[in-house]
Amino acid sequence: MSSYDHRDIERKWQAEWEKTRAFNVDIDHAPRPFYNLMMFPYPSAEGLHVGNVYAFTGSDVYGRFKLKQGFDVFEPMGFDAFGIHSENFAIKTGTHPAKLIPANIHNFRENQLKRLGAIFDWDHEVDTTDPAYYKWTQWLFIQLYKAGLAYQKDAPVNWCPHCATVLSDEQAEGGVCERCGSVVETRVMRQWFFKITHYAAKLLENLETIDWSDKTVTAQRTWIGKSEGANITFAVDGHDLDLTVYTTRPDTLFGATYMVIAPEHDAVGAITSQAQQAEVAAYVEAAGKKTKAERQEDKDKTGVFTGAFAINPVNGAKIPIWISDYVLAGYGTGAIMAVPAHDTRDFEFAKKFDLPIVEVISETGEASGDLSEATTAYGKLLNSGEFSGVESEAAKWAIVEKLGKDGRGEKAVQYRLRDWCISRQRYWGPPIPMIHCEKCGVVPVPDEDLPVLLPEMDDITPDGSGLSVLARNEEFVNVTCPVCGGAAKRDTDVNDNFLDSAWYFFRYPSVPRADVAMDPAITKKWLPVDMYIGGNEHAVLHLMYTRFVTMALHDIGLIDFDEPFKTFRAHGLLVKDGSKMSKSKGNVVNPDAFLDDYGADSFRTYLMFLGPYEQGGDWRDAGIAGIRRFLDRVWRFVTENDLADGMPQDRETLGVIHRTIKKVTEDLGSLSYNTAIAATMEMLNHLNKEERNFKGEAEILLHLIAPFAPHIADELWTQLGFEGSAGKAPWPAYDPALCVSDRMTIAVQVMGKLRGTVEIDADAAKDDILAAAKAEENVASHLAGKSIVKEIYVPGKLVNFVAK
RNA sequence: GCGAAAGUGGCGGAAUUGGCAGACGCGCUAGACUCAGGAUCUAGUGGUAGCAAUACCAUGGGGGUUCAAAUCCCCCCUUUCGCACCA
Repeated sequence: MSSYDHRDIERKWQAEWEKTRAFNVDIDHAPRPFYNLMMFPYPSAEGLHVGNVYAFTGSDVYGRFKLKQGFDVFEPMGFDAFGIHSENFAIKTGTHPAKLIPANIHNFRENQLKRLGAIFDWDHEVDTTDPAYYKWTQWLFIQLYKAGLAYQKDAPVNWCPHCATVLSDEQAEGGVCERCGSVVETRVMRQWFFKITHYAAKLLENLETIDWSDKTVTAQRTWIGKSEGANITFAVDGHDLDLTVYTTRPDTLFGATYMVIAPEHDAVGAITSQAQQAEVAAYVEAAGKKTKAERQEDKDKTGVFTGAFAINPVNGAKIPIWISDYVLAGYGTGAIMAVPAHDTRDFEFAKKFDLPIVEVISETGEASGDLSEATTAYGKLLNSGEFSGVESEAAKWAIVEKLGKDGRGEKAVQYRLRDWCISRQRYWGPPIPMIHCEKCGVVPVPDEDLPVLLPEMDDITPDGSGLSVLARNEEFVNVTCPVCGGAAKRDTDVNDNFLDSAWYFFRYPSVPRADVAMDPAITKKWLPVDMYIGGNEHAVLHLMYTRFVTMALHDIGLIDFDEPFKTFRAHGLLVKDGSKMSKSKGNVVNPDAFLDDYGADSFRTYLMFLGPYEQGGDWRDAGIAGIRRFLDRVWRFVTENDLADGMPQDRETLGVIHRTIKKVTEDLGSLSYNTAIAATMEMLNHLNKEERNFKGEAEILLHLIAPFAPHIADELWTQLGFEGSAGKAPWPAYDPALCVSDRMTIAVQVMGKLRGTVEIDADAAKDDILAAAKAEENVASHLAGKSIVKEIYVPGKLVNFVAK
């Protein structure tokens, strides 16, 4: 019998599956649709990263499991090929992305993805750079625009000087460009935004009902950042002007000793006194130049007095209005009431500028007199007029209610989430399908003119002017207005790469339909996605955007659901020898080498064996040999074994087999792949100790390994004489009656310490078990000379004697 | 700074309605088969003591609850990951 040659076998079965279209689904007629989605890759020049393989394999194992359970599994694959990353790489190497990307995609698909043994349905491949795809990305933009969810505004935005483009808040977390790591600057620019904040409440509420990984839900909840408080309106002394602040602590209103507005606040010009003008202007200018990171790093509070005073609506107190960049323009009203006694930031500021600090909350309602630091805890009010002595929680809303009578206060809800800045001043993306006409204003490109093709340009290097590369192409820019027919100009920005990927899963099932983005019947049949698996690094980027787009499409009336993914699971991070893989450390695992040397089956199985899939794993090169040995043992079990027909009759072996089926079934359902593989190994170890083996045992073994090691499973399946494919044969059922052993081992403790075990029939009576336990030699010696005070029996598990 | 998760042999990791700690695998040790072994097979492998039976110790550290704690509670330490002036 020949030995296990993974090269021949894998080549053979991949060709066979492709030829017989084994894993292509009938999109229109599949009776039990199951949409199994994984995050599509960016086709880099370096090729598929082992992290991609880890992610895809975990998803594919799940898809294969569902397939064996009788579902029509649709598992598409595609390429997220637009974006700054490709473009920066192209500029660096001097190869145009239009040349580079198709070559990369070809390499990914033909040389790498097709070797993984996944059940990809290539009939539905998506490439975001294909005009046939981005036509619909542009169409989607226009739908959002028509629904009032896309708008332009001048706003302080994140500008990455290295990438020479603006970024969304999500791509500039921590003040650093997500792509290149540069510190981003704040620039005020006119940009397109998507009104994701329109769905803030729904994005948050739905988190309660969707089945997503906890850590992803938590990340989204934090990012949305709901807070409940009140808007309180202060009059400005000597001006016919009000300033509204947002606060979560109206109970501290009597302690407001000054007010702060952001440097970008609209009222800055109007309220600044003559005497303060120069100082204020200088401060505002300096604040504008600071990068986001600088603002955050500067622990020291800075600020200037405007010369104006506000009137506290609750007690008429006149308090100074300051400007400081510790108040953010983009959150709340861009203005705060400062309560230094009960807010740490206000406290710091008050100390620095010697502003008064008034205690209005204490534990008892009596003045504590300790003003050495801010106390943010709730308590009882003091120095608060009619509210003195009232508990914070009650006082909060009582004060707001009182203010409400004068129109000076109302409850308010704020979200941290900001609108999604969608424009990019770059080349490699779908042009924003808008036309600017002097007469007609902003006009969307008519559907029949889509796609707006990305023009071919030799020089695609951004010039940092704040204008996109496309602005240099006059032929592209100049256009006739679709409304009035006059001269007009195209929008020269391209859309954020995250828009391309925010709807790709809608497109997959409807590919290759050219007349619609998504066919209504097909979409109804296949969506929402049943299972989505991907990295948690996209928790607040991609996954938030997809939910927004889905909600928008729902409200536009194109779909009847408002959440894109029924289930989402975040896989863990794959590390190597305990530390993150990175090019600079030179510890990146190259998938190709392991596919060559050990085969896809060993590679897949090993990746899934490293640790709990949702927590990640620690790759070490030596470990894969152990998995290879396991598959070698499977091979020999089937090919070098005189297998008898049928199943064993031995009750113990049947118990092992059925318990293993049960364990693996449950583990695959919960993505506990590492323990599923371990259980299968245990079963094989047991079978190898038996004198005689059976064909039925081999059959079950192949079922259990098939999701992980599909090629060898199909090969041995065929060699055993079974028809068809192990990958598609129905998943084995287990008999619960056989999962229960007819003998049990009871641990016997004396005073909580293990002194022995007894083996006894599973249906033995408690008294018999206790008697047997006492009779056990070592137990008896520990009980000698003592009297038993208490006997504890945990059925099926353990006996504990408490003795004196 | 705030929040969350985690800390178990030489290593990756099992075990969580409290009930035999260390499954499975790597590595290591010994033996078998071999011209050879970085192949394969068999046996062993948490620590200390002992020829052994066995005993004691052991799940980051310290307390506690319990007949019984990796698991529950309190305090501390460490690591990782989020968020980071959001009023």
